[in-house]
Order: sequence, then C-alpha cells, then structure tokens
Amino acid sequence: MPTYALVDCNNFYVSCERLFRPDLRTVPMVVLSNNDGCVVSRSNEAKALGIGMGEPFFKIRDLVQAHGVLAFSSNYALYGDVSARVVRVLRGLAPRLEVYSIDESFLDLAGLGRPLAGYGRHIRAEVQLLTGMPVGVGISTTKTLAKLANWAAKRRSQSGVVVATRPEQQAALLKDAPLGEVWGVGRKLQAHLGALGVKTAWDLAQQDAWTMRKQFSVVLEKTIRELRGEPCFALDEGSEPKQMITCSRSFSRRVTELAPLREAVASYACRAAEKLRAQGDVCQLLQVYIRTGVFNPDEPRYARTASVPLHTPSNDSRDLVQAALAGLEGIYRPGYRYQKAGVMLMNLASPGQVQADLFAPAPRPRSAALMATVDRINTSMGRGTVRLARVPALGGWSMKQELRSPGYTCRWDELPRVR
DNA sequence: TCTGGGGTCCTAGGACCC
DNA sequence: TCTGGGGTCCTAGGACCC
Repeated sequence: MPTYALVDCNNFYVSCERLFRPDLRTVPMVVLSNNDGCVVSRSNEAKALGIGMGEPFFKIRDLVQAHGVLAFSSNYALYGDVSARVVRVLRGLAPRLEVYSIDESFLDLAGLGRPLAGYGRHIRAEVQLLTGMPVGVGISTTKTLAKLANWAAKRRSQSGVVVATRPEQQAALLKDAPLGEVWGVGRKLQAHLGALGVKTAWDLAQQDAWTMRKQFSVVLEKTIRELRGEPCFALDEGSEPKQMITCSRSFSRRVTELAPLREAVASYACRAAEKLRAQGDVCQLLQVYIRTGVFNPDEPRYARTASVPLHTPSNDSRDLVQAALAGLEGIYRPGYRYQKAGVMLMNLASPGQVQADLFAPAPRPRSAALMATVDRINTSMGRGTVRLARVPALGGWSMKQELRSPGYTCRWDELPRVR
C-alpha cells in the first residue's frame, strides 16, 4: 500500500527567527514579506490576536503596538539554510522524499515495516533534536490525504502526528475537514463548490469524479480520487529543471523616471541570469514588465509586458540585460508612478539542445568562462560582489528591510556569540 | 503614505495546415 | 442560397500552491 508522510514546519519563518532567540518563544511575533509589506508568517500568539495571513502590515500597526507584537523582515538566507538542515535530517529517515516547498516535504513510507504513528513521532523528535524546528506529520495513502492529515495534526492532535491509512480513519478525517483545507481547492473553487452544497472534504469526495472533471477541471477530478485513497499524484523527487525563471520586486517607493527603472530591470535580469546558469540552461525568450500600484483606485493604472526573443539563445548576463532594457524602452511611458518591475526567462533549453539561427549574431567569445568566474566569486564572497557597471549595489528603489535579523547560520560576521 | 515573490498546470481560443 | 473537419501549436489568462 502506498504510504506518504507530509512533514511541515510549524510557522516556519517565525520558528527560524526563534531558533537563535529562545527568549522569544512565547512572544507574539510575525515575519513580513519584502519591503516589510505583508504578514507571511505568524506565531501562535499572533494568530490568537486575529492577525491574518497576508495581511498588510500597515493595517495592523495599532494591534502590533497594543500587544507588543514583534515584527521581523524576511531573512531568506537564514530560512533557506535552516530548510536545508531539516531536509538533511528527513533524508536520513526516509530515502525517497520530495522537497515540496521551503517548509514541507513528502516522504515515501511504503513498506516501512514499523508502526506508522510511532515512526511519525520519531520523525518529529529527530527533527526537533537535530535542528530545533517543530514540525507536524500527516500520514496517509495519497499525497492529498497526507496533506489533510497534516492539517489535522496541527489543529486536532496533541502529539503533532495524525495517521489516516485505514478507511474509517480517512472517513473521520474527511468529515472533520472544511472544503477549503483540501490541497488544490482555493478561494474560487471553494465558492463555486460551496454554491453546490459541497462544504467539507467529505462532501467533495462523494461527488462524481467525471462530472466534476467536465464541470471544473481534470485537476479537481484527481483531487477527488486522491481523497478516496486512489493515488493520482506521484512523488516527485526533483531534478527536473525549471521551465521558467523570474525575478521581480516591488519598489520601496514609487518610481517615475526611466533611469532608475533601467537600473532595477538590469539588476533583476542579472539575478535571473544567475539562476539560469545555476541550472545550466540558456534562454530563448525574455519578458520584461512594469506596472503601477493596483490598490489605489485613484491612481492612473498602467501595466505592460514586452517579449524579446533571443535569436542566439544565451545565459550571459550582458545579453539578458541588453534584451531586458530593449524591452523596457518599448513599454515605458512617462507620467506614471511605477510600483513593480520584473524579468521572466522562458523557452529554456540546455545549450546543446538549441538550433542555431543561421542569421543570428555570433555568440560572445569566452562568455561561459567569464560567467562561471563571476558566479564563482559571487558564490564565495557574496551576491553582487562582481556585477555589471549598470547595476548599482543599492538604488533608491531597492527593497526595504528595516527589521531583518542577523544571518545567524550563513554570515561569519553575524554568527551568534556564546558567553 | 504604506499591500510579496516565484512557481506549476490547465483551458480556451486563434492561427495555421492539409 | 449554399461555405468542411480535424489536428497541432502557440499564447494569454486563470487558478492553484507555498
């Protein structure tokens, strides 16, 4: 019988911040998105105060003041490092594993030959002991059911482990879970299905799969089958290269002039190019977009995307910056207050795979060696140590992160001190 | 005044072909 | 007055995920 465990870190970003600040263990706290814009992680104490996921920080300033809620800017270097440590521990406990996100992994526990509940508790204890990270464990026969069991582990169980492998356990789980907790059912689908009287995971599992497929999508059909214990989603052990790479940022303040937009777009193109080279691909189509804010109804709106084909597929930062800036020139209009820009790399391919364009300009000589050197220096000495002249270290548009914690585990000069 | 970033997959519709 | 059918490919947009 297929058996999956979903291991999910509790309040992951907040828990990372607490690893090196045990004094904060019971303090209400939140971690904010880039530019200190929205709440993206909340401690249990912050949840109890009614602070919602994704809530704009400025809207809860009073609440934060009144209850002494501690806020942190997101520190992705730290979170990425902690995440890698957790995965290392999990790999030792289940060799077949899918890293699903920065704070979640699916483990294949089929044929374990040990009692599942006990093994779930063992997983939890090992991760806690070796990394300090609290996790919940949901175990069932499909990935969708394991996700749901994990939800129950957090909400309904003292031990932090829920096993739902037997039919009666699964029925109880489905009847207990609101529709919106089902993996793959978002806000829109919840509203549509709700109108049909489908309110719980159990209700959804009772629907006719074929009818739901015709009325909604093949994805929902698979979700229904998975809820009934029929596996439709396989474990994905990774190594598939990405099909699209993007780098985009909101500005710390509105930008109106072309010059700072050029700086920002050039720096995003460079960052995207680094990611592209890290997976060893070249790119054949680049898109660049700029847009004004979307929340202020009184502000004139503008949003455009430019697509720039690369006739010679490339992963050279200089080529991608050039293409991005050419695209930007075509879509920039003065008179707007721009809030965000982004660069997307598409139609990715491995270098040997692409057909050379007979009339395309010749690729740059020694490009690969130069880029490899730049990447090596930036990897060892810090991102942005070597960069193109048109990419400033910091622009007026650069991200605001006023509340960032130290890089406890990833910067020599910010290591915690022990006295 | 202030509202994140990076992905995937699916579908519908249009262009194009024979 | 009458105006095919089926397949493929591409793109844009939407929904979902964390």
